[in-house]
Amino acid sequence: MSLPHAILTALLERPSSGLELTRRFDRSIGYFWSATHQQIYRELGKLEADGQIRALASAQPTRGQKKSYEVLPAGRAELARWTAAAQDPKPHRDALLLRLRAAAVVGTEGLEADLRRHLALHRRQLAEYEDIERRDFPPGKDSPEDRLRHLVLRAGIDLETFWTGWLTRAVEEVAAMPDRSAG
Amino acid sequence: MSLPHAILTALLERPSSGLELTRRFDRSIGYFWSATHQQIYRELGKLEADGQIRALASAQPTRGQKKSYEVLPAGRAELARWTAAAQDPKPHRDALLLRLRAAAVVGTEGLEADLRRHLALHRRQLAEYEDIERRDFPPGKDSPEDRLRHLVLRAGIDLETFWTGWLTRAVEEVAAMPDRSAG
DNA sequence: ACGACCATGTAAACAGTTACATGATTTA
DNA sequence: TAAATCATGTAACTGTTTACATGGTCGT
Repeated sequence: MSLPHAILTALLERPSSGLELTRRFDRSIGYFWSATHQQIYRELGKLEADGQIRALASAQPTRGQKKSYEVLPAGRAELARWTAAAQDPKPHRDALLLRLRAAAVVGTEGLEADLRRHLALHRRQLAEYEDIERRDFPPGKDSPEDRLRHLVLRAGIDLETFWTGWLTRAVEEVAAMPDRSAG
Repeated sequence: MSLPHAILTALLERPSSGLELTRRFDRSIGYFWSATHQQIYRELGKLEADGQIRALASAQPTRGQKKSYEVLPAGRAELARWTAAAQDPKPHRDALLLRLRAAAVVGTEGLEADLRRHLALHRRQLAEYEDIERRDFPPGKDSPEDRLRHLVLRAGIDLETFWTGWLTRAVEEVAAMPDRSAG
């Protein structure tokens, strides 16, 4: 139940059309809450019907026309409520860890190549986060809003740092193993 | 599409009934691939219909009777295929990071208490992982299977270590902030 | 006028969650 | 013999993904 709140947050940061939101969910906010354009359009419809957002005056309602939304007071209130509410962490699902555990019983054949590929992806993501940090959070800027957003970015950087380190060790271990296909 | 593979892995580690699998998905394998008993029973039915697993001879098919399953060669082959196949990482969804980003626009009121609660949960999980490490991976044991499973556990330990550290900083920052409810 | 792309949308399939139902076994 | 718990299951719902459809705009 967090997609509407991700959208409300994005719209409060800047009123946007569906496609603009889609673009922002491919970077920025999408780094920790991804969504496709189909999810976004569906949810925008619900939020508008619910009185939490509205289309900006300039927007045409016809198909193929850009339509921008802004958050109404009811939407802001709902987001504040949700942000403050206690929530249990969702259980994890990590296919790569599962595959390593599977490899312990069926063998590691073919695994190393994909571990290397994941390592490269995480390195790239880490580099991108570090670019964003240099660009958006130079030393000195520290309004409360910036401190919070920087904290979120630090989580991303530290997580990618962990994954690159862990995958490096994993590749070494798997490479050093006898290459059987049964356990 | 990983639940069947999680189940195949668990069944290869040890043939089990639905309830036993459910228990193991509450610890062990469930730490990185959670599943409820409804998912498990549904999937066991599919895997059996598909010829990847079968009920052990001793098992009665009546309701309320324990029924254990073992993996057939077709199931092992499918698991090996899946383990070796290239897979893109799934996009992340982390509600807590989203809430911090939301707090940057609607204020941090009420957030600190839940951050502290999450910190406590992660500390507990970290302690549990460390217990498992002491119990199951004493220095010296290092068959290939153990090394892989230990690697998976290390990922869990390092991730929880990251979260406890990050949440500690987050609590400090949020506590130090002026407690407004708009941004 | 045609192709490429922009922008919004529909539909169906798939995965995961929540609520409830049912029979069997154990324990007070 | 009643209540609690074990064990398996059904059904309905919510959320996510994938494939496709439709109209508008821009460049050639």
